[in-house]
Amino acid sequence: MTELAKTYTPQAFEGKWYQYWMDQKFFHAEPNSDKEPFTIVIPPPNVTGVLHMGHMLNNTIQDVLVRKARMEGKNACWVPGTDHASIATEAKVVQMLRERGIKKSDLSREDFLKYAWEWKEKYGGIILDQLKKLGASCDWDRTRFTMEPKLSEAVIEVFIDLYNKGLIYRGLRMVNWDPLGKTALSDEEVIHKEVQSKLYYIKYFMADGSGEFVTIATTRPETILADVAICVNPSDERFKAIVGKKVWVPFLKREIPVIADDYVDMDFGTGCLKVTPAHDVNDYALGQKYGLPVIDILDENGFLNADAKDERYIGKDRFAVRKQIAIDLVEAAHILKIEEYKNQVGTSERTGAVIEPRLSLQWWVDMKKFMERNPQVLEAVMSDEIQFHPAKMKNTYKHWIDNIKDWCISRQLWWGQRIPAWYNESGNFVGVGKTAEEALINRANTNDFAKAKADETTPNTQHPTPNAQHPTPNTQHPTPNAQHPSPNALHQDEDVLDTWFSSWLWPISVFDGFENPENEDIKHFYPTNDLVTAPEIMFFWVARMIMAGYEWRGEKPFSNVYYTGIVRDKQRRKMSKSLGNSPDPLDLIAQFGADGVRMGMLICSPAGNDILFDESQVEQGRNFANKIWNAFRLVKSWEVKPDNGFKPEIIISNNISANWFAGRLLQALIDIEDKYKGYKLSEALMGVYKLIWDDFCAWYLEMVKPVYGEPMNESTFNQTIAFFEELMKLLHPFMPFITEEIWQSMATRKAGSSICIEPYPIPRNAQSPDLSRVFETIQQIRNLRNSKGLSPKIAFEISIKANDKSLYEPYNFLIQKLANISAIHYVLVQPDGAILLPVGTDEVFIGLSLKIDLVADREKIEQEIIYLEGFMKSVNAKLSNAKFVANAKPELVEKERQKKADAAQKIEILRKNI
RNA sequence: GGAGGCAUAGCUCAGCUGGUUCAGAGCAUCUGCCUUACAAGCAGAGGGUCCGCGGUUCGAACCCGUGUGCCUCCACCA
Repeated sequence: MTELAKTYTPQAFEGKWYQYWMDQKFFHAEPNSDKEPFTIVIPPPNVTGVLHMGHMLNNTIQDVLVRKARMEGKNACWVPGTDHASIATEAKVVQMLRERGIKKSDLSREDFLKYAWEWKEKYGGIILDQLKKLGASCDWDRTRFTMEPKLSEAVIEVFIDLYNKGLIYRGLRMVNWDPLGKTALSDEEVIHKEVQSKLYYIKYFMADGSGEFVTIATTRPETILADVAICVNPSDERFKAIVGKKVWVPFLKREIPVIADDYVDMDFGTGCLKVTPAHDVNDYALGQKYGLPVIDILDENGFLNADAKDERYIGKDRFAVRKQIAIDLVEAAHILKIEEYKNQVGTSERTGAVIEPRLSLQWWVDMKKFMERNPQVLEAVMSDEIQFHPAKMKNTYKHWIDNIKDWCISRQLWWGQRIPAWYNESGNFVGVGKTAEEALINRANTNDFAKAKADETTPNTQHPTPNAQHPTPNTQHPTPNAQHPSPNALHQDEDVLDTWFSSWLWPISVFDGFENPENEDIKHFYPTNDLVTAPEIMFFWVARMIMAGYEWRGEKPFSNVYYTGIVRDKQRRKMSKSLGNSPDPLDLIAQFGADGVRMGMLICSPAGNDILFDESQVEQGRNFANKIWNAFRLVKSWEVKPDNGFKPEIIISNNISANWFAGRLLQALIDIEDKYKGYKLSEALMGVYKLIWDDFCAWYLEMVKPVYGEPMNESTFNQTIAFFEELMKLLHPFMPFITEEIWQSMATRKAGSSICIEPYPIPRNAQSPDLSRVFETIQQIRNLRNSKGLSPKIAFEISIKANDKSLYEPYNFLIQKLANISAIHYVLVQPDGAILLPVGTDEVFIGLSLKIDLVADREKIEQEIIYLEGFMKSVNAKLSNAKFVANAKPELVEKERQKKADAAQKIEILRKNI
């Protein structure tokens, strides 16, 4: 037998076994199987991403679920892949180009995309290799990319389909504009942050030259150059006189009207609002309502354009102008005062830039209509057809669905799926189609509804507001050209689609469910089983996948959604690159082993709770691996001989120990399965941890361990190996590497075998002896040794006075072995001068004359008596309460009576002891 | 501004439909041990007004109300 290292060295095994698993194709699944499918699609990480702690947690959980399912004999399929992440990736490419001295604006679309693909080929997919280090059992043959040709085709088809169904429209609307990314964003991509800013009180002088003025409070003085009106509340007495009159915009001397509308809050600021339709969502609504002009003074970069009219500011950044104009206003005596003010500003999720509300023509999905077609999207979640873990997430989901808004899906970027809309030479919309030809044909064939929708709107036509939340639905398409142009004269929309417009198809598109809706893969693997993701993308992704599932498959995309928490550091700060508080996952793996890291991440991360990561947890994981390793070393070291060479007592004793452990194993299996069912993975892992460390190592192995130098009998050895094997299988989903290594070396295995595909342990009947009194006796004796400074090496005799001897006598060998007792006597009265240890309502006597701190002992016992007497009192109170006896369940009353009797007996024992 | 959630040991969390599992676990702490598998270990111990205050009930960590403190999500008050 080869010597095993004293400590477990993960580096020696992890690479080897991962390679083996790959070679043997254990992770690959085909639909031609009688096995029940079990599918997970990975939340595709950004193609340019690098593994961070969040990924580690998320993918460890997925791997646990998949590995367990695989061992349960299911056709387990975990589909990996990456997301093209249009904004994030484009931003990175732009930055890379800038470093090389190339400006994006100097490149053609084609050239830029060439660079982007180059970048993707070079850095894309690093993260997938990193996942392998973690042990992720993905079906790598199925790796997909959201921008690969087939998936892009699906996206385009879906766009066309939605357009034909009348669910997509193009509209001039206020959008969230990211001046850094130079693109529109959906509401979900905007993060509101509280910032400290200033509230400027600015004087607007009456245009009649009277010298009178009104004061307006604003946080954005630069937008006064885009003002088109002043608005007050109609019932505000202070301003009644000026409604209908005109004021001058500071500096510009442009005359603008004073209007009145209920929207204005009389109590806020000065009760007087400046109206800037081009740069504020509410102002835009007001502008629409009162037919005000729109003056847009900002360009796509957030710089002031010529429409600002004031030379001092044109061509300058909005924030620079804000500072400058404030100074200029003060100088011109236009400022009454400036106050510190806290308010919320929207920022871009990707670039961090402050969002600018901007009027622009974008493509939208009509979500209200979409939801009307697919009511199951909400119903399925509320009825637990799709289960959320934790369930409290259902509230958040419902709230979003109930207040759903149209989805802005066009992005002014190049990296992504180009919108399949076509325009004629004068820029007028012609139609939608994969090609110009198709767009023309499609236009002719477009169903009546879509055609009507496309035709009904001409610029500047207003429609009644169907919903107060959508002040400006103003759906419009430029009037299509009456005569059909030739395809050559058409040009395609310059914009691409929102990344999430491809991600929402992921569970379907990875199985080519759009290209070929009846193919074997999708029929077998869809709907998928579990989705593991972060709560912050519930709206971006989870909700929309559910929508897509019902719209195109008529079926839910998954049955369970497990929301992970955010990984934070000990101070509860979110782990992030910028804070530098996130350890490099690969370093951690190198240091503690993948198994240790997996265990460290999972041991304290209940679903939906943030996990406070600390390296000590990973250390705990490593220690656990080491513990298992050493248990294995022990078992391996035994010299095994046939049973007939042993005394029968030894065989009998060992059988008792084995039976006891079998019972513990049974109970643990049931408990652990229960935890899995509730997706309480941390608790399931804890169950395995305690079963292995406490029950198996600390108790069972010590029970059967031969004295040093003695051999082990064969049947017990085999039984122990069988237990060990069960434990390894139980642990395998959590710690795949060490379990494989040990499983492979604990017995001779067939070529091509693996614990990965071994059957997951199922509960088996076991008759387990009740050793609770025996264990308590052992613990009491150990405790005594500890407190009295008695070496464990000194053996002594004990006497037991028990109500029921059968709870002790058959197990004498255990007490002797584990507490180092030389002999056990059963007595009816207390031996003279013996020390008493209470064990339940029984008494254990130690016949040693020891130097004992009598006072301290006595105090302790007296305290215990006081406690028990108090306890008796409360039990008595219960029992003498007629209402309790009448109302409580009879077995409960009986229990109370038993408790009373036990307590009385214990008190008696303790009294005697004093 | 709206909605939701949380508060139990030093830390992270269990605690199902109210009753004994005299409120549990892991980690951390403390005390003894280098006992031939493991010091990344062994044996043991201590540690809690279940956030405050009311109420319902025979009985409350659990149900209701209220206060306080934290967190998350949503949101266009200049």
